[in-house]
Formats: sequence, C-alpha cells, structure tokens
Amino acid sequence: MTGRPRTFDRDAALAVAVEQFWREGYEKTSVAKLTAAMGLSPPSLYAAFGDKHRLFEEASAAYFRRTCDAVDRATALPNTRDSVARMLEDTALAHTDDTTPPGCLMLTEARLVAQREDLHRRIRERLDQGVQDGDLETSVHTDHLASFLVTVMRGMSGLARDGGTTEELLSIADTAMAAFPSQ
Amino acid sequence: MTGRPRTFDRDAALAVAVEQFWREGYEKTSVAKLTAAMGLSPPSLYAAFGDKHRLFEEASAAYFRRTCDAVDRATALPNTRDSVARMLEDTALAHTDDTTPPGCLMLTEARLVAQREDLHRRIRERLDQGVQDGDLETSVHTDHLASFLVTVMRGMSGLARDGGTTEELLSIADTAMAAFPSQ
DNA sequence: ATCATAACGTAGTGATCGCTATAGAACGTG
DNA sequence: CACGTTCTATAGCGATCACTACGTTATGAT
Repeated sequence: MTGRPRTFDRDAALAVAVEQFWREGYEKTSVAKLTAAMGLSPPSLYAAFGDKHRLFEEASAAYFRRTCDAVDRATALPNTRDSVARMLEDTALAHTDDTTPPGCLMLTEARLVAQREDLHRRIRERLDQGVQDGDLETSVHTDHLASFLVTVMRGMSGLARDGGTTEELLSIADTAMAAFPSQ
Repeated sequence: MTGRPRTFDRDAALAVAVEQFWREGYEKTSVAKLTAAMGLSPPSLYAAFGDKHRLFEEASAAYFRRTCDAVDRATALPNTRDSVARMLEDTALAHTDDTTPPGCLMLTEARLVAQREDLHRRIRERLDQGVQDGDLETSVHTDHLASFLVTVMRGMSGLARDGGTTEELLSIADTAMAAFPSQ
C-alpha cells in the first residue's frame, strides 16, 4: 500500500525554504510565503515537513552543513594563519555572493545560537591545533581569539545585509588579520 | 480650548517603548505589547505617537541620541588610539549592562541602516582627525578601518544577545585593538 | 452652566498569522 | 474492478496583527 506519490521534489522544496529563511529570516517568513515559493499547498508542506518550526530546523541544518563544508576546507589548510585568513575571505565572498541572499543565515538568525557555538568550537579547535603545531604561541587565548573571529564574521554578515560590497568585506577580513598574533 | 489633559507621561511612555523595541526588535514587538508595557490604550498610543512605525522612529532616534553621547565622549579623548579603545570598551560594557536589554538596538535592528552609516561616518571622521593630528600614518585607510570597527561592535552586539558576558566582550574589544595600526 | 476640545476606555474592523478538517485524486495490491 | 493508503487542493479554523469608530470624561473658555 504505497499511496499516491508526491508531485514535488522534497529536497528542491527544502532548498527553496532555505533560500526564503535566508533572505527574510524566521519571523518574516510566513507559511504562505513558503508555500508560494516552494510551489505546494499548506497540507503538503505540513505533511512533508511537520510544521514551520521543524521546517526551519531542517532548512537551517542543511544551511549549516553547507557552511561547515567551507569551514572544514579552510581549517584543513596546514598553516593556521592561512587557515584563518581563508575563513575570513570565504566569509567576505559568501556573504556578498549575488546568486544567494546577502549575509549569513546562521550568523543573523537570533535563534541559531547553538550553531554559532558550534562554529566557535570548530574555530577554537583549529587554533588549539595551531598551538600544538607551533603556529601559535602557547600564551594565545584560543577561546577569546575564536570569539573575536566569530564576532567579526557576524558583523560582516550584518554589513552585507546593509548592502556592503565584496571589497568592503574583504578589507574588513584583511584588517581583522592584523589582530591575529604573529608567530 | 485645551481639552482633557493626557494622564500619562509621554517621555516615560516613549522610554518604555525604547526598551521594548530594544529587547524584542521591531517585528516581534506588537502594538498590543507596547500598549501593555507603556500602560495606555491603543487610541492613546496612536494619538500621541502616530502609528507603530513613527513610534519606532521616535524611539530609535532617542536611543541613537543616547548612544551618540557615549560615542562623542570617546571621540573627545585627545589620543586617537585611546579614543577607539574607549569606544570598544564602552560598547562591551553597554551591551552587557544588566539594567538594559542585551546588545544594541541600532546595531541589531535591520532597518536602522542610516544610523549605522552615521556611526560609521563619526568614527571615520575621528580617525581622519587622528591622521591630521599625527596619531595615525597618512597611509591608513580610515574608511576601511571605520568599517572594521563598526563590524566588530555589531558582532559584539550579536554575541551579547546570545548571552555573551562582559568579560567575553571586553576580550574581543582588546583583541580588536591589536588590529589598530600602531603609530 | 454651556460649549468646544481633546484624551479616555471599550469594542471591534479587515487582514494575516500558523495550522487543519474535509473531500477528491492517484498510486499498489487483491 | 474494489480497497486501503497517501498525496492533493479548497476552504476555513481560532488567534493575533496594526489600527480605528464611537461614546464618555475631563479640561479651559465663555
């Protein structure tokens, strides 16, 4: 007993929801906007994704996974300074990519605190590794430095939403690197 | 023909509105929440302040004036580095003052782009003065440095909203100062 | 006292919010 | 074919949104 098959691509619809939440945030994104953008009726949305909150969780998780891929590519660089510089440059470029909404869902949406803490942890762990590798002096407070970096990225996301250009964000990334402790 | 006098203090009611918008933002603050917090009926609110949008404009303008006072006190310091350091420290303290909502209304509310541009201009002008005073080398790109500083403050506001402590924000302010060009 | 003026509280406007009851349509299985 | 299952679309649920019509009350001026 398989029943009637669904007429829409669940992953494609989820991608549209990601884009919608990304562009307008959780609160300003109504279910009516979602159903219109995703091209399905309210009952179909609720049957496939639960409710608005669970859809947001699934969408933001998908977004987070994509972001973490980029972070992981940066942290994989052998030199710690290069790794952090890459991360900030990636951020500047991603937040002003004109094929996607400006800024970053994870860094802008108030309720995604846990994701931001996860990002902070990933960065701190990369810095800790840098200390072990001898890239950073043992006196460096990696937790505080990670907080600084997340704070800069977050501010960059806000600036991108205000219409900040790629060049502007890249210059901020560059300036922030001046605060990175030299070996 | 003076008519019946109003039974509430307009300035006090406005201060309550500032606090409400500060704590929850424009979208999440309903007129019902405002009337309850301000202790007046909807018709009184609309008679005294126009509509929700004009009330927000008045409230955010009052908030901005207060913020600018602190900025002006910092920019008044003779040394440019001291001036910027003070600004960042003030930001860390103000955003985590437990007698007020966490973070900053101006830096968090999406629609206050103009106020942020104003803040950016004030900081850049202080840095330009620093160049004239010989506090900063003429090679310093004051516009980019100002963008960096606003970006850090903005990120600090977000962190404060996530529950970041005064110590955490102060350490970020301190780290950011490492990016400030030495004389 | 009488009047005009303006703020007051009650009660409710249409629109939109997130969400769902209901009934019909499209599948695999008998 | 009929049956059970699951998706579909329509239409609408109660709650809340920003906002206001309306009748009352409190003032100063006459």
